[in-house]
Order: sequence, then structure tokens, then C-alpha cells
Amino acid sequence: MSLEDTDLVRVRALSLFRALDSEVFTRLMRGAFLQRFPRGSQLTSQGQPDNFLFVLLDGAIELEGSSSDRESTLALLWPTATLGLASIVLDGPSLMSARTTKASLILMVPGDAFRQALGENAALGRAVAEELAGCFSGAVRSLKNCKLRTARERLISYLLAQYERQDGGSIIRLPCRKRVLASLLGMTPENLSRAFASLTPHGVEIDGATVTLRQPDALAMLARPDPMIDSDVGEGFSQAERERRRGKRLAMAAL
Amino acid sequence: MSLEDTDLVRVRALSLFRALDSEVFTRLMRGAFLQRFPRGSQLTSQGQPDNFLFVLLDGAIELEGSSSDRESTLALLWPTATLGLASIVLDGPSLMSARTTKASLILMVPGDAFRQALGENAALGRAVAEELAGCFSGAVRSLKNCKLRTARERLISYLLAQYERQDGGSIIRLPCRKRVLASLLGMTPENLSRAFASLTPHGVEIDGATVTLRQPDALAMLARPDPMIDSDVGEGFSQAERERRRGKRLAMAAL
DNA sequence: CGGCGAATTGACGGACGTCAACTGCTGTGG
DNA sequence: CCACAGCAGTTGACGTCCGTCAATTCGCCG
Repeated sequence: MSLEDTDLVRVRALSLFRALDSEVFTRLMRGAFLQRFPRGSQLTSQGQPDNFLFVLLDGAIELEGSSSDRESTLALLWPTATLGLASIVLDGPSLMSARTTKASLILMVPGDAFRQALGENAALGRAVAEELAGCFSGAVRSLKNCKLRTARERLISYLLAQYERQDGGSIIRLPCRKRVLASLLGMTPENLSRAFASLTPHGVEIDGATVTLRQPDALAMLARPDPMIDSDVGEGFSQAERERRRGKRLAMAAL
Repeated sequence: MSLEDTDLVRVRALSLFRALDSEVFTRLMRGAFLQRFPRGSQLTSQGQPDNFLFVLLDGAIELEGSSSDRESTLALLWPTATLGLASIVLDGPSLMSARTTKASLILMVPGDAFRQALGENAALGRAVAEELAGCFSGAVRSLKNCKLRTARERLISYLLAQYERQDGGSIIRLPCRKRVLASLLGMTPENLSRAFASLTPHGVEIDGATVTLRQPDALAMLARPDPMIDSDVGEGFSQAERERRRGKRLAMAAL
């Protein structure tokens, strides 16, 4: 599939590419192409070489780590996130396995062209550095989330973070199946179910993927949300994606 | 304290600075200075602004995360590691608290000068991107270590990683107090003590900070070490530091 | 309508944290 | 130089959190 203008504009607006000269940008995009993937497509496999930088334009991606037959969801990606930047920069193996959880539209940028441009262009270098610093920051927050909180606290913090982020008052739509959420939060589906049940006395009502928080303040007392952890935990490591959300919040605030 | 030539040579050899023009390097170093810190000095505090890039030339640093009166050691840094790169690049708050665990010699590079040079110099941009990609990779490995293994498996993997890394045959010297190691591995000191005890039937002998592995192969069966996790887990997120170790291993292999 | 997977619920067990007591080391000051 | 305070480490008893296994229900899609 060729690059349509509307898609190109969206890519151009990403923090990774925004500061680039038109000439460098077009050179990068010359080798790039758009691809549609059905739900469940494996994009990368942990430990395998990674030859493309992915930009998720539409759909959803699950990042998963595995070791000796155990698996865990490490993050979920939404538009407009990037994937694989660290592997491309280091020319090393993929850190995580990635697979689409919805039919997705993905821009694929060849890694070698990207690496070459990186060595030649200071603006790209800076943008990549900022993006990777954001990835690192996200991973450190996930690590703290995992080491400093119990499973129940992680669930509460997750719900409160979604509550802050989504606009619909005290009503939240879970963005993924519960078993995926459980893995993301580092627990079993059974335990997630019980944790949800234990929150009903605190004003949490669950109906399928719809969760209503009747007493968010009471929940905050149970988990002590922490801005140095909760901004965007487990919601992908991509700075571009964070920016998109920040922009959305600002746009809403302006109304 | 002023920059001595011998120290300057060590800094110049770091992957972060190696590819730089002499002119850019000297400009960066013009505002930099060396400082000695006694054991226990607080270098950064989680959430506080971070105005220096630290380069640990001598000593040791513990990185710690905290949230609502709980604390956890996230990594240990040895020479020649860098600290604070992500915060400097993003001009944001410190992600973790850092404090020296030994008397330390540290090069402090002003953050604003560094940020400015980053925007102007492609070689620096690339070096920073690589360093941060390494940091991200390290953090992701720590996250997998935490989510995919039990406490006992983390200990075994840690011992095996140290065993691979240190030269002294099957004898390991723990690089930190056991309570710090426990926190790094995500367990309590009591539990670490019990985990050690449970390994004696498998050829692990403990004498203070000295650990002897009589049957490393048997240990590997108990934990299934994984190269996509274990390279340098919890041993700092700095690429420069990893390189130093790789160099050491290569130098040893050459003997 | 039938089957499959997601989600829930219960019973059970294991891993790990907490509390307390005890030991040994270390550094410090009389 | 030694006494002693204080902390690191170990060990035991106990409780809690959470994983495992199994049974059941529900919704979805063939």
C-alpha cells in the first residue's frame, strides 16, 4: 500500500519526525510503506532481529515478554505509538514480542535507512533521544508499579489513571479483554476478578468492559496514586503516544 | 576540583563521548567538574529536577524508587556508568533517587549545556540515542525479570549472571550488602536469607559476601537463565557501563 | 443449536511478607 | 583496649496475598 497524504500528515506531526528537514523526512519515507494487518498478527518476536520501525496509525498492539513458557503483557500500544525504536538504534534483537489485538494500519520504516539518517542529522538524533528517554521513563514507572505496589493497588491505580484520562465522567471503558488487563497488571485473570469484586464496597461497579467509579476519592485512599508512577503506566513506552494524549487533554480543557 | 588528564581520558573513552569532535567535547567539559562524595550522599531525589548528568568514575551508586513509604532498589551503578541522562534530555524530574553506597568520584556535566549540544551535533545525538536505548533495554529486562520469575529464580539467575561475569571460577563476591541485594531482587532480607539457605542442597555455599557455586549447571536447571533477561539485569541502565564489562570480558578471553 | 472461549466463583496450597528473638560484626567513645 | 550500642543477618512462627485447579455460567460465532 502506498503512503496517502492524510497518513503522511499524521506521521509528519509525530514528535519523532516533526523537527526534521523536509528533505530528510522524505528520504526516510521513500523506503517506508503502509501495511494493514489483521487482528492477531505477530509483528516482532522477542530475541529476533527487528528490521523495521513501526508506527501504529490505527488499531492496537500488545507487547509481551516471555521466558521459559511463562508470558506477561508488558504494555499496550494505541495510535499514534512507535515500536521497535530501541532495537533499530542498537541494531539488536527485539526486546518484546508484539502482536496486533485489532486490525491495524501500520507504517513500516526500514531500519537501516533510519540508522543512517540518525548519524547524519542532529534534529533526528535529538528527537530519537527524547523518544527513547520517554520509553525509558515509562519502563521505569512500570518497574516501580510492579515492585512497590500490590496487585490490588495496581488495579486501583490503573482505574484511577483511566478515570483521569477518559472524559466520560466516572464511567470507564476498559480498552482490552480482562485477561489481557490481568497480565498487564501482573496477576491472573482469577485474581483480577476477585480484586474487582473486592472493590464493589468502595463504589466500583463492573458491567462487562464498562466500569463505573462512584467514589474515586475513596479509591485513592486505598492505593495512594503517585504521579511519578501513574502517568501512562503500561500504556506503551512511546513518547509520541503520550503527546497525543496530552494534546487531547489540552484540547478538552480548552472547551 | 578540576579535571585531571587521567580522568578526562576515561571520560573521553565512554561511548557517550567517544564519537564527538574534540571541539564539542571540550565545550561540554568546560562547564563540567569533578566532585568527591562521601558514602551515603544523596545525588538525586525522585521527582526533583535534575540539573546535571553524572558520570560515576569511582565508587558505587544505588538507584531507588519509592512510593507512599515503600522503597525498592531498582539498580546498582558501578564505574563507568552515567546517571540522569533521560531527565536531562527531557528536561524533566529525576526518575529515581540516587545515593552513593561508597565514597565516590563523580563527573558532573551541566544539563543545559548538554541539551544544547544535543540539538547541534549529530554524533552526540546518535550516542545519546544509543545510550538511552541501552537504558530502555535494561529497564525492560528488569521488568521481565520481575514479572516472569519467582523470587528464588531471580536470585539464582542473579548468581549465575555474576558467575558468568566474574573471573574467579565458581567463587562470587556479592557487590553489596544482602539487604540491598534483597531489595534489588524484589524480596525481603528474611526471604533472601531463606532463599540462600534453600540453595545449599544445590551446591551453593555462603560465607558472608562470598558465595561459591559448586554446581552451576544444577542451578541453571532450577531457573532457566534467559539471555533476553539476564544480561546485566539490575546492574544499572547505562550502556557505557555494559561496554566496560564487555571489554573486560574480551580482555580476559584474550589472555 | 451447539461449542468454544471469557469470566466468575469456590476450595486449596504455596510463596512470600511480617513480627519477634537471637547472634555476630563493626565502629565508636570512654 | 575494651565495652557497648546499633545494625546486618539468620531463624522460627504465623498470616496474607495470590496462584492453581476445577466447576459453572455467559456470550459469541459458527
